[in-house]
Amino acid sequence: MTPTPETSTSGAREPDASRRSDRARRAILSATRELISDVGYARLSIEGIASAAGVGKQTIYRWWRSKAAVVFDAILEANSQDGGSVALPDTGDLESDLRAVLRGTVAALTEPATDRLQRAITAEIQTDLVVADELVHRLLRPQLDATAARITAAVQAGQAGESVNPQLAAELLFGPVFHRWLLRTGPLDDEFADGVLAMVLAGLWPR
Amino acid sequence: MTPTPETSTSGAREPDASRRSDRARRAILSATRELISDVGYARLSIEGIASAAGVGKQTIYRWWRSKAAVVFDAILEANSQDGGSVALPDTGDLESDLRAVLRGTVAALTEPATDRLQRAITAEIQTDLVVADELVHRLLRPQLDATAARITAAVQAGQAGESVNPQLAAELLFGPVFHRWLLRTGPLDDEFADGVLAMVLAGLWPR
Amino acid sequence: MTPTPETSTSGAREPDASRRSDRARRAILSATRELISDVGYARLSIEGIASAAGVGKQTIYRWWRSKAAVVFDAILEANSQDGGSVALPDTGDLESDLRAVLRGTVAALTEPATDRLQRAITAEIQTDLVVADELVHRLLRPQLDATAARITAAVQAGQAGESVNPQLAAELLFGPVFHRWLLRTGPLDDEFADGVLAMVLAGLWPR
Amino acid sequence: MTPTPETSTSGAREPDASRRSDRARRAILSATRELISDVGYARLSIEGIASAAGVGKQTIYRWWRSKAAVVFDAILEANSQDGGSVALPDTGDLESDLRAVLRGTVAALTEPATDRLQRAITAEIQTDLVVADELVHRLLRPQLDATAARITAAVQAGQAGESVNPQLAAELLFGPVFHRWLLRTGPLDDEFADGVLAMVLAGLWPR
DNA sequence: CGTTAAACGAGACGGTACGTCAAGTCTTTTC
DNA sequence: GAAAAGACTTGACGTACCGTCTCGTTTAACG
Repeated sequence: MTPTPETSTSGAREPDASRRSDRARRAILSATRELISDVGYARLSIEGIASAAGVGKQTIYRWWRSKAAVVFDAILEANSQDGGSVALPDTGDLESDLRAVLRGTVAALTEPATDRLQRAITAEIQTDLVVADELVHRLLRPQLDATAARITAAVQAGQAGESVNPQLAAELLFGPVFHRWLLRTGPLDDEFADGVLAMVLAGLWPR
Repeated sequence: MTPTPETSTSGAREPDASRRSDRARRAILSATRELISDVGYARLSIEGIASAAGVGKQTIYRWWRSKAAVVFDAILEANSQDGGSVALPDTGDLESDLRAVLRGTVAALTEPATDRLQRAITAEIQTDLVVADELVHRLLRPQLDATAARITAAVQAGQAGESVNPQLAAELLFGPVFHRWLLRTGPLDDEFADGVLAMVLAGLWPR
Repeated sequence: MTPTPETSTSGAREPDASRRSDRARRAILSATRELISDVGYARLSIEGIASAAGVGKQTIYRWWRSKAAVVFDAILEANSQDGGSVALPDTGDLESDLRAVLRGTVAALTEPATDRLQRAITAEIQTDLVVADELVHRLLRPQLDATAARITAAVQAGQAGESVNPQLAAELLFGPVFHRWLLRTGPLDDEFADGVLAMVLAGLWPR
Repeated sequence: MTPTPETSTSGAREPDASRRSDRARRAILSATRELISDVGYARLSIEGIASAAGVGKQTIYRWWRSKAAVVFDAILEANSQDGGSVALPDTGDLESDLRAVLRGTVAALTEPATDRLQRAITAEIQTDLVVADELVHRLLRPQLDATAARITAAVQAGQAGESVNPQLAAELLFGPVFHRWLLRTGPLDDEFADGVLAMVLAGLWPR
């Protein structure tokens, strides 16, 4: 999100990142998180962030392209505080490993603060393709890839059919959870996660 | 969406639906569809709709609670023009029936106009729970239910395991497609749809 | 204000006065008086009058050209309830007769309800020349003429110089009172009225 | 009209006058004058002023409380361009000095542009007491005081009776002129002004 | 005295303007 | 030279009324 000189292709002058005030950066991101929890994303405004962070509006516009970009960085920072690693454990038991990730995802999405942030960013990337791309590459793909990697390991261990497409399987796991969460078509709980997992695992041994 | 007097429980005065101008209603919905295609949802404004439809703003506010509600009705009307039925065909061949729906969904989401409308409404229901509810009950649930019904029929015909949860299976079909479409994690095409279908069908016969 | 068929020169259909609902007319005028006292003229609306009077908007528009016209009729009706006569008494003592009128005017303008109505109509006739004309001929001129007539009588009785212009004298009496009232340049009380009167009377005997 | 920080007693944030754009201020006031002449006060709108002045509405609302306040400042500025001084000349001849002011007033009120502006502000101060006060203290009182001062000088020069109330006399001069102008009860011309003056002068020597 | 046309209440309609909020840009002052 | 402060233009918000236009429903003159 933070523009780095080497990737800049526009003619516009880039701010000098070395002079950037870390105090301001942190104040902005944490004010953003706080405000999103308080008033929700729809009523979140750049002006509100600036005044809550004790920062000039220009300072925000100088370093981020859009409200979505700020929110995205706010999320990223929150995630990386939790560790930030995406690698799945490999206990040797595929089912329990996958159950852990899936239940973890359900837990995260169920937690109000995360719920709000994720919904906010999900809504926003419908409009802002730059942030959308960032999100996919920095958060979604790594997660899917990690899951696919675990499944690949299982295939190699002979715990799944060789014709299985691990990437596809990963999407079959997360897709339904995401669908139910975002569209609220039903209760999102461990039972549902386990149901999805069971059915996907059944599909890993093709007839 | 359209308020019906008999269901009104609030103290607020409801407009008299019997006096409603159909000319205005149609102009608003079709202007909405047009504008969303032209400028996208983010830059869609009530004011814009009103002026494009040759209608007073109040006429929109009189009949819809929010921009999202207008867009939702615009979608509904567009859908119902296409037939509006959600029942799946039952040719006896579960796989080809499901393939038809899934490929149809992919085709619809791939078509630019539908894509925009659906993204718009998806983003908006993150904020507007009333419309969210409406959407679930009027569009999503029926579609999932129809698919589940087809699967139930297959179970009864002995084409799938008896322990299968048809609702869950339906979500396993649509979830990944929706996930890939909304988050753009990969190409959305028939090949993907077929891959999802194959894996889900494999899961319909539990080990 | 009320259109009479014989003066109608326009091609537009005139409403049939003989069918006019007196109930509605009275409700409108009294609602108007009430509302003007409550919310003032600026926030008085035709819609407000209609709903307070339990009357359709069209019924107002059918019989009056403008908000000002309604207010004017409301004032007229209020005035005529008080007697409506404008003739001054002639006790033979010019000074005390004039003092009575002038103090009466001060008293009326000081009374809150009258104050509001008069200010309202005064403000409105700056814009609405038709009502302005009506006001002058139905209220102001009669009052000035009556006063001038009393002064003329005094001249004939040898109580004032023959070269005196009675009309002008009348305006010298009311002008300053009106000026002070409307512009609030100072306290409006009997002392002021008496001061004006004294100076004007002094002028009635030219040097 | 222009808020000065040191007089601010309200809790509301005052804009920082030192940052005020003079360009915008002038554009607003001159657009206001132009529009009032063109379309009259009744059809003058803040929105119209803003667009004619090439200014955001907010910039008007930031510096003025109401349409009347803008109009008032527009008048003030126009007046001060003409010199702005209110002191009367003292040629030693009271009658000719007063005739000059009174005829000047008549001339101003007869001039269409001034007529409109004055009627506008007169109508508006019936509603807006803050502007009313401002008008009285900044325009009306100074004018009356200046006239009264000239009369006081005449008294001291032995040209008028000692018991004369100069303030009252000033109101006797302007009151009738204002009355006739505002209510249009008769022609407003030099003849009328001279008549008023003659009668008032006659009253300056009490019987 | 029943018919019937008009006035009536209600209120939806296309509009204009309101006063507010926030967006993103620009300028000035401070650190 | 970045940052704070905040005024600027722009544009949309949701609301209030305008004056016009149907709707059914009284109601009162006349045939």
